[in-house]
Formats: sequence, C-alpha cells, structure tokens
Amino acid sequence: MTLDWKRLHGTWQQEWREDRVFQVDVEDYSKKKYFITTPYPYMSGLLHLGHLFTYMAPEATARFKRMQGHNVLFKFAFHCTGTPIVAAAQRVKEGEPTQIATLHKMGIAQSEIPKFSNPEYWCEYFPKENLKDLHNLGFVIDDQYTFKTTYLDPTYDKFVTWQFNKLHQLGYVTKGKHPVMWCPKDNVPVGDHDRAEGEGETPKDFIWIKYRLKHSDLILMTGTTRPDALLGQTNLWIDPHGKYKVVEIHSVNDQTEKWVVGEAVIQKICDQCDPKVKILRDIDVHELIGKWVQGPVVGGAREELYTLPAGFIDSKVGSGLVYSALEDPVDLFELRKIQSDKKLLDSFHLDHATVTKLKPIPIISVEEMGEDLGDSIGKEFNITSADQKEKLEEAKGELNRRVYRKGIMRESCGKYGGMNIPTCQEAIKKDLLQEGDAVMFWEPTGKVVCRCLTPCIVKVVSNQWFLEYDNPEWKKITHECLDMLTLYPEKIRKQFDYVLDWLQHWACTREFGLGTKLPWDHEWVIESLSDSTLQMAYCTIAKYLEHPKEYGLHVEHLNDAFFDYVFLGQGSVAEVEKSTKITRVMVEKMRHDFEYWYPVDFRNSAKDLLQNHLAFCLFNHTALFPKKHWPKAYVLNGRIMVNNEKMSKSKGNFFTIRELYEKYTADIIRLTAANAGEGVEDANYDLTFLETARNKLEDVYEFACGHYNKGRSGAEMLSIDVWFENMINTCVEAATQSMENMLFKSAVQAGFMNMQRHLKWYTRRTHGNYNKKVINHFIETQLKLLVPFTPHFCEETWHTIGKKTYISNESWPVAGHIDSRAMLTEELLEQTMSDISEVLKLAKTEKVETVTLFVADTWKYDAFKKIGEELERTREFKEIMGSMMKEEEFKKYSGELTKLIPKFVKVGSVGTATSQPFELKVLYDAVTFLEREFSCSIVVVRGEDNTHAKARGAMPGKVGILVE
RNA sequence: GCGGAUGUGUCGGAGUGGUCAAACGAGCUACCUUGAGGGGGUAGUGGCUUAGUGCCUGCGCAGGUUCGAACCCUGUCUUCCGCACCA
Repeated sequence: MTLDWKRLHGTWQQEWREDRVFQVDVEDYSKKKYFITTPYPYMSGLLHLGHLFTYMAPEATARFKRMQGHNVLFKFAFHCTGTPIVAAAQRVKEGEPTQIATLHKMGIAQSEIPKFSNPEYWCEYFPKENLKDLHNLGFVIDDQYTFKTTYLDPTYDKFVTWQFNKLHQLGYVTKGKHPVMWCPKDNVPVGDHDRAEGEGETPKDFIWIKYRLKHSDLILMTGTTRPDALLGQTNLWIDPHGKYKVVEIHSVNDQTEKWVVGEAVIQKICDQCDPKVKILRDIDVHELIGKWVQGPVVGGAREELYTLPAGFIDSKVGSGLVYSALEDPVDLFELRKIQSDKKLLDSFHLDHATVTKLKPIPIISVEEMGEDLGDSIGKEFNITSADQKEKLEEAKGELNRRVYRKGIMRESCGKYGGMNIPTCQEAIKKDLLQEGDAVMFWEPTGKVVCRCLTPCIVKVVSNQWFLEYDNPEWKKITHECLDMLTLYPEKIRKQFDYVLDWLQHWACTREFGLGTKLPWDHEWVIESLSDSTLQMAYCTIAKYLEHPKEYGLHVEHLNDAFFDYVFLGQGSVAEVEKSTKITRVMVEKMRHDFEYWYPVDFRNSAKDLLQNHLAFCLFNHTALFPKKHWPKAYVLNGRIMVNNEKMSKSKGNFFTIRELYEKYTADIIRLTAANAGEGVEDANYDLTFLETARNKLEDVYEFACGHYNKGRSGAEMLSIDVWFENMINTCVEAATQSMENMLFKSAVQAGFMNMQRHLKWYTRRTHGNYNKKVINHFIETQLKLLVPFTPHFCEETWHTIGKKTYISNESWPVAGHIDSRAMLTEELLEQTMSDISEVLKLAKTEKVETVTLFVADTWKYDAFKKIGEELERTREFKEIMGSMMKEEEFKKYSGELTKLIPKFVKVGSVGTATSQPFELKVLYDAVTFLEREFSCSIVVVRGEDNTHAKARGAMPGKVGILVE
C-alpha cells in the first residue's frame, strides 16, 4: 500500500481552505497570541530551497504554537522595492541572454518574456506565483494579511511615509556626503550585485597632502594611503614624463587654491571634491623638479623638501605625484639610483650636495628588522636595483603588511611615538585635516566594472540622506533592546553586539529604483533595506489596510495622524476620524489589533541579514516604540547546502521550491528541510533523505492503519508496556523542548526517528502483540508530533484511522510522568542480550541447547550501593575499603572487594545497581522473548543457588552466562 | 588586518567535566525475508585481546588545571562567514 502523495496534498489544502482553518481573526483579545514574522523575500524570481529552509522555522513554530493554544499570526509579504528588479527588467529590455534564460528556467514562456521588461510586471507576477508555491507547501499563511511593498501598494506607501516622517522629526535622518562606487555612463552608484567585475571592492581613503611650492602660490598635491610615513618624509617625486596642470579649486574651506596635479586626475577632483574645478594652465615638469616645497605640519614645524624625478611615478595614479619616505624600498632604491646618476642630476639642474645628503629617517620599529626597514626588506628579497620592479612591489607589500601588523612608531616621532600604525594613521589624518594641510580622496580597492561594462570610479555623493545609526544615544538604547532580546542560538549575541557598534550612518535614499518617495524631498526614493524595518507593525493591521473597500477605508485620506494614533496612541480618535473619514469604531479596532499582536514574538532569517536588516529593525523599534513593543526573539539560521555543496546555478544543484514540490511533494521536502540542520552553522539538504523520509512516512501510515484500535485490551500493563509509555513520554518531552528552542532537526529526531526506533523495540519485545491503549496513544502522539513538519500526511492518516477533527487543530501532546526505573528493565535486557551474543560468538559451540543466566548474589547489590555512597564522599581506596570493612556483611568478601573498589574509584561510579529481585523479575518476564530471539532454552538462576565460576562472576547489571 | 564561528568514524552530525565517546541519519559488509535489482529485518563497522563484565589508542596540534577533559585554561594551526550604502 503506497500513498498517493499528490492527491492527499490537494485534498487537505482544499479542506483547510474551505473550512478556513488557518484564517486569523481576533475575536477574543484575552486569548494568548504569538506573532511570527520573517523578512519578506525579494521578488526577483521564484522562491528556492534557501527560502524553504529559512521559512520552515516560522512555519513549524506557527503550527506548534497553534497546537499549544495560541492565536498565531504568521504574516507573509513580498518585497519589491529597490534596484535589482529594475536592473533585471532593464536587462530583459536589452535582450540580455542569461537574464532571459533565467526567466525561461522559471517556466516563463517566450511569448511572455517581453512583459518582464517592465519592472512593475515583476511585482505583479512573482508575488502571485510565489504565494501559490507557499500554499502548495501548506504554510499557515492567511492571505488576508499578505501584501507587497512599493508604491504599487498605496497603503503600504503611506505607512513608510509615516515612518520616515517620524524618524526625521526625531532627528535621526540627516543630510551629508559620502563616497560610492559609481558608473559614469549610467550615472548611478554601482553596488556589488550590479558589477561585471570587482565584487567586494570598496572606496578606500587615499588622502591628498598639500606641499606649498616656495616663492609661488602653487600647491603640489601628493596622494597616499600611508600618512604615518609622513614623519619620515625626505623629498617629493615627480613623473619626468608626466603631464601636469594647474587647477583652481573653490570649495576647500571656502577658499580658492591653486593645485598642481596630474592631468589625468582632474576628473577625480571633479567627482570627489569640487565639481566646478577650473583648469588654469599646463605646467612643465622642469618647473616642478629641483625645487623646494614646504610640507605640512606633522608633530612640529613645517619641513622643507626637495623635488626629484622618479621613474616609477605615474602621473595618472593618485594625484599624480607622491612624497618619498625612504623606509619604503621602492623610494629607497629609486633614490640610490638617482644619487649615482650624474647625468640625470645635471639634466634637471639638481643640486648634487642636497641629493647626496638624503638618507632614510627611521620612524617605525618592527621586531627583528633593524633600523633601516627599506634596506632590510630589500636584502631579504635580494634586491639590488630600482629596475627590479616586480620584486620591489612584492617587497613593499610584505613590508607594509609587517609594519601594519607589528610596527610601533619610534619615540622620535613626538606625540605619535609608541602608537601602533592604524592608530597613528588616524591621528595624523585628523591633524592634517584640521590644519587644512590635506583633503580626503578615495580610490577603489580594486578594479570595478559596471554591468554595462564601463569601468567605475569613486564619486562623492552630496545631498545624500542618512539614517544616523552612529548616534551614540540611539546606539545605547538599541543595545538595551538587544540585551532584552532572546536570541536563537544565543551564541550569536557577541557578533550582534559588535554589529550594533560597528554600524555607521546609513545612506537611506536612492536616486532611482522602486520604492516610496522621501516625503520631504521627492527627488529621492527610500532605499529598500531602510523601508522594511518597521513593517511588522503594518502587518498587524494589514488585513484592514489591504482591503479598504471591505472595511470602509479611504486610502487617499490615510495620514500620519492615523498611524500616530493606531501605533503610538498619540492624538485623538476624533481627529483621526475627521481627517481620514474612517469610523471611530474601525480606528479603535485597528488600534486594539495592533496592541494585541505587538510585539513581534519571533523573527527569523538567515544569518546574512544580521548586520543590516535585523540590526536596523532594532534601531527603528527603539526610535519609535516603547519598550513593551520591542521585538522579543530573533532566530538565525545558516545557509543551505545541497549534498554538502554550496547551492549554485552553475553547479546544477539549484532548486526552486516549485520543482522540488513537483518531484517530491510538500511534506517530504518540508521534513527534509527541517532535518537539514539547526543553529547558525550551514545546514545540509540531503537529497537521499528525501527517499528515506518518504519510506519512513509510508511505514508510519501503514502501521497506523493496521494497528489503530487493535491489540490486547484490558487493564493489564506488562513491564514492556510501561517501558514503551515511558519512552513515548520521553520523546514528547524532548520534542517539545526542541520546538521551544527552535531546534527543528532535534525535534524531528526526537519526535519521529526516536519514536519509530522505540516502536521497533516494542514490536520485537511483544512480538507484535501490542497493548491496545498504549499503541493507540503511540499512534496519536506520533502523528501530532509530526504535524509541524508533515501536516498533510498527518491529516490523511488521522482521518484514515477514523478521526473526524483536524489534527492541525488538536492539542500538542503533553508528556506524562517519566519513571526512570522503568527504563532500567530494558537497559538490563539489552545488555544481557548483547552479552549473550558475544558469548555465543566466542563459544564456537556447534549447537547451543541451553543458556543459563546467573544473577549476582544479594550481597553484591548492597556492596554496590554502599560503594556508590562512599564515592560521593571520597576517592581514596583506603577510606572506602575501611568503611566497607566496618560492616559485618562485607567482611567475608574483602578479597573480592579489594579487586572491585579500585575500578570504581577510577571510573567514579558504580553504574545503576538495582536489586536482585528486580533483575530476576525482569529476566523471568523475558524468558519467552529470549528463547525466541536465541532459539534455545533459557534458564535464570540466583547466584546463591549455584557454585559455577560464571555464577561467581555475575555482577549487578551484568549477569553471568553459561552456554551449553 | 578587524570581528565572529569552526575542527569528533567512510560521510552529515550527537555529546559541553564523571558510568560506555560517536546518539540519530546515511554509507559499506554479512546474513535473513523467494513482495530476489532502489522495500523490510538482524548483526557488524578505530586497533588488540578474550567464553563476554578486559586492555591500548583515539575527539586539529602542543602544553596546563583536575581524582577525572572532546568539554575548562594558555598557545598554535585549519576551514568558513561578515567588514556595508546591497538585497
């Protein structure tokens, strides 16, 4: 008998729908509630295995909490704001083949493809399709509450508008500028996902330092990432073949300055510093080389430096010129080369004496590297000339690493002395900026190319709006919120703490993309990680807001006052009624619903949202809501692997929920997902377990149908029946604990695997002659424990055995009293059986007729008990032996005890010693069973009644065995 | 570099100071089930030894604390993840 899985899924989904089993209404505001949310998925495609894994947590919890008698709201929504959908639509428009192939793979017909060149169509198509998939999985989502983000949902749009007005009023949104990777062709910032090349590369500050040319108003700009090296500056380098220009800058400290920079970098000034930069004239390198310049103030007076030509300088990099610090091997070897090149010196009319005098100034000490770092690393890399460019670069990299990690500024560096390098760099940077001796610039950490194949640049965006997550007060109160938050697993708290501190201001607006317009500056669209941080509040009343006609709402009249009242209790209901034209009763109803559902009891996601969304969510809650409405618990999970490989489209192990459902059906893929892993480590979706899961479930079905209401009736409980009851209780207890702690794999293990294992043993012991009451209890409990994972299957089986209710609405089982003594019977028996097998193997007897089991002498049980007590007190052999010998009963066994006690002392315990009558009874009761198992006759004998060596060797819990 | 995590059998993974380390799942081996090609069952699966209650070795590596450590401490190495303006 096999199950028709497809059919049973359809059947029960329909039944649930028709009977509105999972429709959520608040009728009784005193009923305990449980509010579950999960970050909504992004609608750039169909949901996949990763979603299934993450969403199994809220789904299983929702069903579990329902069965425990909570009114549960598991809200779901679809995320459409942001840029990826727009970018993808654009690619469709351009006919980009991989994008179109992706759509084909999701089952979209060629004729439909053109529709996807419109971003709004994605927002229409995918939420609909994905909701279908979620229903197919049997998720307990109530459609009344689902919605999609963006302006396409006008009420949601109003809500985000309210949220940002609030944050703005509180002073948490400010305007500023910051550097971004930028595509000069598209004129937009280029995020990691929009790049053809250069994922993970970011702008790195590359400070430009001013050197004033003597007897002139010109300033030579030198770029560097190592401001610390400034303390060892010796000269300036100019590219003798470079093209340099004089430009006029307006916006630095409200003053006008004339800069000398490489021709090729003027655009950079335009992008990052002064968009109105004016080019004054060309300047010949001879005007720049062999001159004196005044450096910045670092730790004392301005120093005067000489300018020199250098072969390695490229006028297109940085600012086009650099200062020289001879701890750098590149600088050092270049200088040595010049010093020995008379012809070169003369061609630039350089002062020989000045050049000859130049030598390294030690500023940093690195362990085991001596005074002169440049020379020392040069020797290590066997460098002899400035022409060994590759080796020099390598040496420079290695030296930089060592300096950064281990270097300490020498005491000669004045106030910077003793600092490590990162600290020193920050300090110098700050001082330079304060003195007006430097300007901040940025360079990409590596090459970045836009999807449109244009190389990207760094641009400083001004007029950008930020959420001030670096506000110390806000941070402090959000830390408080984190301290109150329950985390599953708890060990991620450290990481979370760090993230809250690490977060800086967050650019919360975009120039393009889908989303809500910034209410007070319509040029900007609210960015998609910023518009989703408070929507859990919206969810509580989404049922009304998403169906305005039904509930007499007028979307166009919705306003901030409405949300102020419903969410914060601010203002008066009369005013809200007046301005929104919503009836007072309706407004109050929504306020009550919100007050009922909030706070969020459970929010989960994969761990990659920790450092943005989950953290933002806390910040936004602490900003707007009182403590009682802060989130209660976060559940984090790892990424999903498939057969221990990363899931990826290129590896061919990428699965959408839809295709898995088609192939295996919902319950099986759900169970496999729950069994894939738990906690924050990466989980493994085991494709072979899909088969195992189906086979095991079919076993459960067959067993339930074949044995429900059958078996021994009457009140008699055999010891094995008692044991089995105990094991059921143990499993219920463990499964419940696991569900409470969000450990779903453990819950499957306890509630399914272990239940089945114990059933096997029970079957073997009773030879299939079950106690009716016990087996019914088992079958019902087994099904209930599986409901969170395989609800359709459970309904089907539940009804097949004759139940009329929905098992989804049944109560979660409660563990009865667990009697640890009842377990000992089977432990003893299993130990005995395993020993008999061992002996039989070793006996090499042709045919075994009788196995005699000797139960230990009575005194041994007493001795074990006594030794056990002694061990609680001491580990000294002498002491234990001493107190044993005080007892008359044990005196005559001193020989045996001398051998036994040292072993127990070593182990620290005597194990579980019961009593002779107990062991005798267990074995007598099991004689029939043992005879069947070993196909021979079994005799049980008291130790005292026999003098055989095997009888003497018997110990409590370990019978003596004689095979004949 | 900074921060977090991780390291146990053929594999996924239990076990966080105490009787036996490897539960549970998977794989493999043998046998049984004549529903004998993806089903079910039993036994085995670090090494040695043995008519069983034994010994040795073993939880990344090296030390330490303890009567006792996979678990606590110190150091070290491996692997993975994050370091943002992006969902």
